[in-house]
Amino acid sequence: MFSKTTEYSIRAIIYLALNNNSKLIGVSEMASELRFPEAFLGKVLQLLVKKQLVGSIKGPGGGFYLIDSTLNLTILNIVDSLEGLEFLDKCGLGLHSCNKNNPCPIHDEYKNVSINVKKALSAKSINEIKNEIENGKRPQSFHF
Amino acid sequence: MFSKTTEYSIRAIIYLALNNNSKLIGVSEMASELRFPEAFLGKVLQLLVKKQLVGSIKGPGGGFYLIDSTLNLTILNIVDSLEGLEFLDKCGLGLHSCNKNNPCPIHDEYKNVSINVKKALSAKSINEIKNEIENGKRPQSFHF
DNA sequence: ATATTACCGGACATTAGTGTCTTTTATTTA
DNA sequence: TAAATAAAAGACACTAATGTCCGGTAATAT
Ligand code: FES
Ligand code: FES
Repeated sequence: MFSKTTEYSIRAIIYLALNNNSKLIGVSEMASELRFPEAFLGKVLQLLVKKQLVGSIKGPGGGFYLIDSTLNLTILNIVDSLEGLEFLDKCGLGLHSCNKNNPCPIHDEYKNVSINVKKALSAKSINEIKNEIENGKRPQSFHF
Repeated sequence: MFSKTTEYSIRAIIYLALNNNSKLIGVSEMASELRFPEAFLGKVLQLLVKKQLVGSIKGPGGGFYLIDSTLNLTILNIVDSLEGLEFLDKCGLGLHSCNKNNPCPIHDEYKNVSINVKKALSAKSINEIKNEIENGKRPQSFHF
């Protein structure tokens, strides 16, 4: 569904949300916890810093932390920030444009797909996800 | 949603279904009608012949035609034949496996997405799609 | 028979995404 | 101030998908 960059981003942000207790998290720690390739995760985190979703501090004891406002975002917001939401309005069969005046054979049914994706990705904020995990409603180990 | 190979395949099959009146269709005709890169469409059609979804005849006046039984297939069947249906059971956040014992944060809502995709792709057979277009319920021009 | 047509098959080119490596920069600690 | 640490930045490598090209093969038509 998503590119590796977006996928790693979402899961890294959730990881940071779960470990937001004053201490910073380094790339190597995150990479080994999440089983992501370390150097690539480094690049991804750089991007998240540039997008202001995550903060970073250099030097000894440095690392990454979650920007407070990111806790209020949904996964949909994060995807939007990273690769945009155009994919939600694309035709399921790859036509140049998806619109009801020129509907492809699956247009009618496909609308529900887009709507459901949007719903699934915007149902909860990062903070709500964090709480679900901390309250044991969802396993901590979801990141493997 | 799909690879170009699968996308071109589906639309080529529908094109052949609409032009199944005894005369064969050449790659160049299809490519210019559907606005696909000709050489690549050639490769795709080769694959469809190998998968027995389409037939071909060489030489002057030769070209491609739809195998009768393909008319009874749904788009889901075609996708299955080309790239398999594993993508329907993948975790929306890219976890190694999607199952309810280790549900990721969007697992519950994401199930509906898979179900709807499956529904959208299996709602009609190629023959029913052909009829919809021929009866004007759906524009002929959907293939652009 | 021979030339023409059109699909087949294999090799090659291009691109975007993924992933790696090395150097630089900022910060802390000794 | 010097050494150590960790992120930033840029260059490079690998891969799979997409796309192109060309010689080979089968069928037709003259
Ligand atoms: S035109 Fe294809 S999904 Fe709308
Ligand atoms: S575990 Fe992620 S969608 Fe099921």
